[in-house]
Amino acid sequence: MIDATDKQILRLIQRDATLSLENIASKVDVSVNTCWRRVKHLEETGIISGRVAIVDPESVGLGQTVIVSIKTNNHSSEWLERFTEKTKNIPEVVEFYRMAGEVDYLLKIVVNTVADYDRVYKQIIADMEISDVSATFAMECIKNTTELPL
Amino acid sequence: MIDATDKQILRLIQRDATLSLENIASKVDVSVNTCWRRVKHLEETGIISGRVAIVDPESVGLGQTVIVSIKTNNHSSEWLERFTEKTKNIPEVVEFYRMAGEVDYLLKIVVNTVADYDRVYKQIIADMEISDVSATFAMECIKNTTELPL
DNA sequence: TGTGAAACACATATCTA
DNA sequence: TAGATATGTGTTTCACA
Repeated sequence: MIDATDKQILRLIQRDATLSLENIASKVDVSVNTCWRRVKHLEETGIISGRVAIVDPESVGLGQTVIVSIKTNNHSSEWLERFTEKTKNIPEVVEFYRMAGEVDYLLKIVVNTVADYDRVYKQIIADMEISDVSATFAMECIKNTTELPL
Repeated sequence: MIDATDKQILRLIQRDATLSLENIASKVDVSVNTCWRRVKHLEETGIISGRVAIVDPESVGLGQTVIVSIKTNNHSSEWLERFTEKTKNIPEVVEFYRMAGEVDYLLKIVVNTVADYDRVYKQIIADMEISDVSATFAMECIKNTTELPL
């Protein structure tokens, strides 16, 4: 369903989406036309889910990354639905996972200052039964990439 | 240094980088030329750090996200240098932070299976003094975006 | 800052193996 | 069915006013 050539194409454009079709085509050794068809197919099937510009967080005053672990004692589907809907719509929450093990949910939040985090924290816990929230602050971002290991 | 119009432009292209300059220009109400110059400036100054295609992890067999907490008892600069260099070059490690508090480092790893994670784990701990590694597996990804709250 | 023209890249039709 | 060739169209880039 996705062959070696497709993988090569993905590897290239997930690193740099400004590459022209001509350029990609020559690198993966197919015709421009074929390359275009393959890229189009990858887009239509959702394997390529979008093309975006990456903004440097520091430059726009969002240099503070906070990792938040959440435990709940309410495991009803009503609670879950309400919690996930509310939380994923907070723009500062950029990643949000339901976890196995001790912690029920894990969030990654980007803000400018600890005070800004506090505002987001209050938004998250408002009207929700949450048994434990623990935040840890990133001191340094060593790596943060959208490039998948293909 | 970065005004409201720049922010609007960033907001648009960090969501969808396929928008044409004409389209963006009309939305933020400046001329195509001005818009082009602003985008160029944002790129040159590194505020836009790149343009990438986002690949759907599930589609390429990388549906398992693992969050790894690492504690060390060796806080020498030699150790730190060696550890960060080695770890950030592992392609499965897509995020890597130095943290404040209990945990020293936090990694986000994308793999296909738990067995694949084990291989990455072995790579990370090889030849390194690490006092504690604890992995938690994501059951469900509820949100994962590159869009910053601007 | 705006205009316009050249360069470039994209999308598609048509043809071939 | 997949790839190659050819071409009209749209977009970007940049010089100049």
